[in-house]
Amino acid sequence: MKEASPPRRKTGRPLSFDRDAALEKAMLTFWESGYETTSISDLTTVMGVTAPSIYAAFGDKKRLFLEAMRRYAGDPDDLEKAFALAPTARDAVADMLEKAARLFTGDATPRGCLLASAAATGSKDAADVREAAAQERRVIRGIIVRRIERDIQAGLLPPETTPHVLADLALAVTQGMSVLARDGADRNVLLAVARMSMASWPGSPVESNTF
Amino acid sequence: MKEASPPRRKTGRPLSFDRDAALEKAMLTFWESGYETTSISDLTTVMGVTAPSIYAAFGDKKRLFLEAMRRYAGDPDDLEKAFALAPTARDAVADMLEKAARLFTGDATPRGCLLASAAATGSKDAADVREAAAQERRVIRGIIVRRIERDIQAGLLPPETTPHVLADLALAVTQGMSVLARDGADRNVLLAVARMSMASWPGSPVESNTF
DNA sequence: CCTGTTTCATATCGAACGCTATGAAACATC
DNA sequence: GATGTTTCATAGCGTTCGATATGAAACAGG
Repeated sequence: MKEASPPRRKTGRPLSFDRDAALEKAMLTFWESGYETTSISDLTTVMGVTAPSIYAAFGDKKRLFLEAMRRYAGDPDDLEKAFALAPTARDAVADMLEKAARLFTGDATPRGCLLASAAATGSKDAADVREAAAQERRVIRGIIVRRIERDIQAGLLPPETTPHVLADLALAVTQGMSVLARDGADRNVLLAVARMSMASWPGSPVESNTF
Repeated sequence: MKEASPPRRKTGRPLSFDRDAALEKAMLTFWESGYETTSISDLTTVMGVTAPSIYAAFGDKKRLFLEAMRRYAGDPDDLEKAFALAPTARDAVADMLEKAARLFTGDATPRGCLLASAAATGSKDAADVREAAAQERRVIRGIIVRRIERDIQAGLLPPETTPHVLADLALAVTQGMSVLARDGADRNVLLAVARMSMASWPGSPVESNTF
């Protein structure tokens, strides 16, 4: 069983394209144009690979998208670690929002969030794709909630803090920033929105709170 | 020129379907399934009208969607009036967010926001449809900004208040709540998120601000 | 009733969709 | 160099897409 991990090809004609690079191109196209509204023809163009080769390498359009989406979202363990290493839950979320604001307005990538826009709606046939995107969000939400609970336990946040609401707010602001980015809002706008939304956290210095 | 307003038909076979009811059905379908991912075939089914009749009554798919979107968004003047009549900008926005939270989780309508999800992405061919949705958001944003500026002038909000940021945050939370709603979040979750997001406004009673 | 006008149901149109059958081409192994 | 395996490029599968041509049907006015 020790040779199971590397599925090495020993025989046959070698692949003529970089699978990873092709997946990256597909991911960017889904990001820009959405799942159902990106055609196989679009993908063959940007990936530089013919349709039969795409199907041989990735299965079908649905599996290609799911793989592209996982590539976009990254490893949840990395986010979990980043949240664990942050000084506080608040720092972790603030950092997440700032990174999202920058990602959604990057010059080298489509605007907005792939998770938010690529499968926002669609036919019944694509319901499982939307569910997969929802699941990605649930994972992120869980990471945020647990980190907040940890800070409550540690006395860094007041006991009456509601982890779910703060996590859902962070998620809503993130996905909402995606819409703003796609509408053309520039990076500073998103950064300001992200920062402003953190003022909802308990213990925030609301400058004019005494007004 | 006084007979120009009612484009009354005097002759010809009368329409065999209720144009307004058919438009309502189309709106609900676009709301549920999106612009490009709703087919004419889907529309003929839910509207109970054959394709040629749809084209005769609404033009083409794009114009039908735009008309459905305007029906969904409502008259901007109504929102403007509601904002003008509200005691404060804060009350107006809080009310808008609460109404959105309820609308996005209504039992008789699809979940989420038509503006947020029906044209989140798509082909280049539908770029003008996305732009039309963006324009609707810009109008709402303008109404919010002006109402906030009025409160600043009146001394109800501190001079250092940034109207754009608060308006963009309200917009982001609204569109973000749409994603949460489509993911299955129930109404109380959205209401809590809406309320929590208002804590970013200056002068908010952050209960644990002194913690 | 006849004429003019508009909408009706039926039957498609060409194009694009996701996907695949087919046989030649490019490798490792023997 | 012959064989086995895998990928290659070409061509096209059946279906669905948005949109329409066509002629009968249903009304108003004369």
